[in-house]
Amino acid sequence: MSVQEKKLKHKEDSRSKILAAAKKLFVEEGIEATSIRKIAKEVDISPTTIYLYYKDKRDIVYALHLEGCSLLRTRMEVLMHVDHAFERLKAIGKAYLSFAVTEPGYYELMFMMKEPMQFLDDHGGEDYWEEGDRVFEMLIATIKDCQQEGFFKGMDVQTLSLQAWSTVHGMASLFLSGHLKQLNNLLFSEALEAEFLERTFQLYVSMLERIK
Amino acid sequence: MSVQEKKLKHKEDSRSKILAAAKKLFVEEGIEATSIRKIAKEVDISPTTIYLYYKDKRDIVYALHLEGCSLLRTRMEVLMHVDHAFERLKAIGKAYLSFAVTEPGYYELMFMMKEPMQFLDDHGGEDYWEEGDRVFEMLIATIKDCQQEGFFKGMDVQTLSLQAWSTVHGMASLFLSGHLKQLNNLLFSEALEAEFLERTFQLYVSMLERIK
DNA sequence: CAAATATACTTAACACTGTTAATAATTTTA
DNA sequence: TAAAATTATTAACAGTGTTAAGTATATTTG
Repeated sequence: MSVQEKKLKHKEDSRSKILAAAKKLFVEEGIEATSIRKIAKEVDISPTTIYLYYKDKRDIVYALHLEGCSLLRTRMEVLMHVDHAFERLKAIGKAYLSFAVTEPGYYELMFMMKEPMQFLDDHGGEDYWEEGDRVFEMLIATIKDCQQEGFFKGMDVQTLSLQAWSTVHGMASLFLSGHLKQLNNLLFSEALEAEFLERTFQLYVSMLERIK
Repeated sequence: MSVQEKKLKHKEDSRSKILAAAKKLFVEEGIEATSIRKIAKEVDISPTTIYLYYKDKRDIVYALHLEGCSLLRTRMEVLMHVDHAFERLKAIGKAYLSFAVTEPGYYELMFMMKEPMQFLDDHGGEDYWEEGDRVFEMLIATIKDCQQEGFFKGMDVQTLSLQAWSTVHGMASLFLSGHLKQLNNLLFSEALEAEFLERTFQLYVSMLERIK
């Protein structure tokens, strides 16, 4: 291994150490409570050292968001082998919601915060959200396949994909933001609250089935 | 007017002055960029004076969120006079999305931030989200009426209401958070981006119509 | 091998943030 | 008018993201 390669490796090492510490704090203490100084303390370096590896805090958030995207993507890619397209669509929806519940930190970072998208907007400008796009692409492909199976006849694929994403994202984000818990009209107990996503999703699926 | 009433009035005056300044800054400079000190400067008082009228920053956010709720509610209440239930349901959906677009500051405060719900959680505990509930109640009532008209037969009203809310909230929040703009797969121009909400909403409506 | 250079890191500092305690000014009550 | 209560302020604390300047450490060059 050449010296330059070693340096690069060291740099990547430091970057991932910082990222790992950031993720740990994000999960343990929440996204707001995580500061550059706390991350630095976790890695046992000076706060300013972080700026040698990440441009600013948003850069860290963005990097973490990318990690989340690729995690979600790998979970989805497994499902692409499901034969029946509509079954695959259901599986994707379930996996998406399950991701939101099991990885709330990642989900907030990826889909509920403005920062990563703003970072993309400022940094570069003509860049687009590649990681997000790749996941969305799988949804589009699956819905196209569903049309081959006779579902969603004559409907616009992009619009339908967007609508499906909106629905599950709406469920996930209202759940994670704590809005559902506060609704007296729903007043579900702890147990019911966990079931809500399932019930609402099932209703949506049954609606989709009817428009074969 | 008794002296005590005067005092109360003065207190309410100060509260609303602070709130007005907070709202102005929220709209003009964004939610993150608004600090207690800036609000104080806007009202021309000392920063600490604010703490005589609001417990903390979250209290201000919560108060502002309540203002937004009642604005949305009055917009909705007008629509309650629409005769046909399904037409009313469509009108509610449109009004909701229009609210998100025309009042993004309020929308973020009300439905995308965790703070107001957390404030409700901590403060009191057995309190519930009354203002949100009142708006949601209108949706529930309308969907019930739709069932009278023959729509959504045998479907659970609460689940369906939640699903409808999730859908429009998903659309609105993905739009406002800037996620849609970054999707290469959608690559809509400025003009198309404005149309997206409309198109996706129409598709959802047409889906609902099919399950009469 | 020694000097020069580049790399990695740290300390000190700036301009902010939300918030509290102590203090001053004002107004109301007795 | 004196006492009490209300209203507002200043000073300060502990924290934030971030930058500039300085210091070791390693690497390259003469």
